[in-house]
Amino acid sequence: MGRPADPARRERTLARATDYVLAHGLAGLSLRPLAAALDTSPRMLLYDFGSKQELVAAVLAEARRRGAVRLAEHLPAETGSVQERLRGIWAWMSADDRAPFVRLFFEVHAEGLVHPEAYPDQGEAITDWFSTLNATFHDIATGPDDTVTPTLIMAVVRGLLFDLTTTADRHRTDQALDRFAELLGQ
Amino acid sequence: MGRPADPARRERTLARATDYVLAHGLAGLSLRPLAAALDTSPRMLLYDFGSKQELVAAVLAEARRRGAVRLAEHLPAETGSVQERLRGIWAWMSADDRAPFVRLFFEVHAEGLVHPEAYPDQGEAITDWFSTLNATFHDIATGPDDTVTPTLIMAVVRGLLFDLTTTADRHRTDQALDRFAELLGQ
DNA sequence: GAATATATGGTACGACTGTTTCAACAACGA
DNA sequence: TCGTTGTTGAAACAGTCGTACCATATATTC
Repeated sequence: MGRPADPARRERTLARATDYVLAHGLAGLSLRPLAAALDTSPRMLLYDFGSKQELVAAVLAEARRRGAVRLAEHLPAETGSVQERLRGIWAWMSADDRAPFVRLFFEVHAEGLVHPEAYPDQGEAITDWFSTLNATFHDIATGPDDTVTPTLIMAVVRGLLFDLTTTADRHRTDQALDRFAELLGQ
Repeated sequence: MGRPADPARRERTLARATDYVLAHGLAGLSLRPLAAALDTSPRMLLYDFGSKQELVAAVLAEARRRGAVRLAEHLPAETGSVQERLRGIWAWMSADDRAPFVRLFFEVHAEGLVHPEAYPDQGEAITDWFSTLNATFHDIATGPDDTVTPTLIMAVVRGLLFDLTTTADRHRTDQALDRFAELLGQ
């Protein structure tokens, strides 16, 4: 008996908190401004999530979930030559509307370098790509368990994303990816 | 007249503060713990540097200076095939004793993504490599002003550094660089 | 109505932050 | 010794932080 619980509230808050973090970043995140932007209170944030740490963990999980959904919507459509597939992945990952995800991704990585113990499953963000990329580029992989090809491809993509987010030089980074695509397609 | 100034004190403090930041990172930097570790006081840090922001700027400049010195000591010795030169650069940048620099580098990049206005000259950290790398890899560059080849090479290095600092998988990242070196050397 | 469980608002605590203020001390030239 | 300039300590200021505490409001069953 008693008043029924409202789990939807936590979900709504989580969704809006994820929007907020994607827009404002992780580093300076603070409960009071966050609560104000979400039309709630620090009191309720802690009531729903227990602590700031757990809230951040929930937000990062939600952000990963959203990214995975977008990836699933995109990657299966990839066909054509190695160059076309590679350009497709780059176009998708470097698209302007993915910039908040990319920024959060780099932010979490940097934070994990300083506090490795707080982000124990960060290696998965790297290795999760192996199977997907191996399927997409099976024709140039050395075998079904090839990890080197996906490692190199993602290194190029991440390295160029690093460059692009710093210099905003779209033309030069696009050209560099084309050069790599040529090399990879023999 | 009066007591003579002691500019050496600021230099000593700057050197030790740079050590501290390289060891502990930029994100959680705070004057009181820093001062305690440096056997000085927040009062003196502000006396010497004016504000925390200026202190951080001085520390980052000093860290860049140290990195440039090490680079100058290393790169001129690069000869041999494209593969050998590329492996040399990778070996140098991914060496364990450079990890603090790499970490700080990623940290500053992430911070710059959230507060672009506070790090106005960050693009130079990317473009500064062009002339040096063009000299080192002149035989595969498309011309004296080729920016695409250095962009791709540094993207691979940074992307693999990203991977290596996250997964600590030295073998796989080394192999990926070798694969790239093969592709680049025809 | 009472009882009960969830949901909130308000407030304050203790610990931190960068910075300022005030006072004192130290080393020099005159 | 005195004035002057550089150096330094102690303390306080004004703010923010995550969080805990206490009361109250709300929605439900009995």
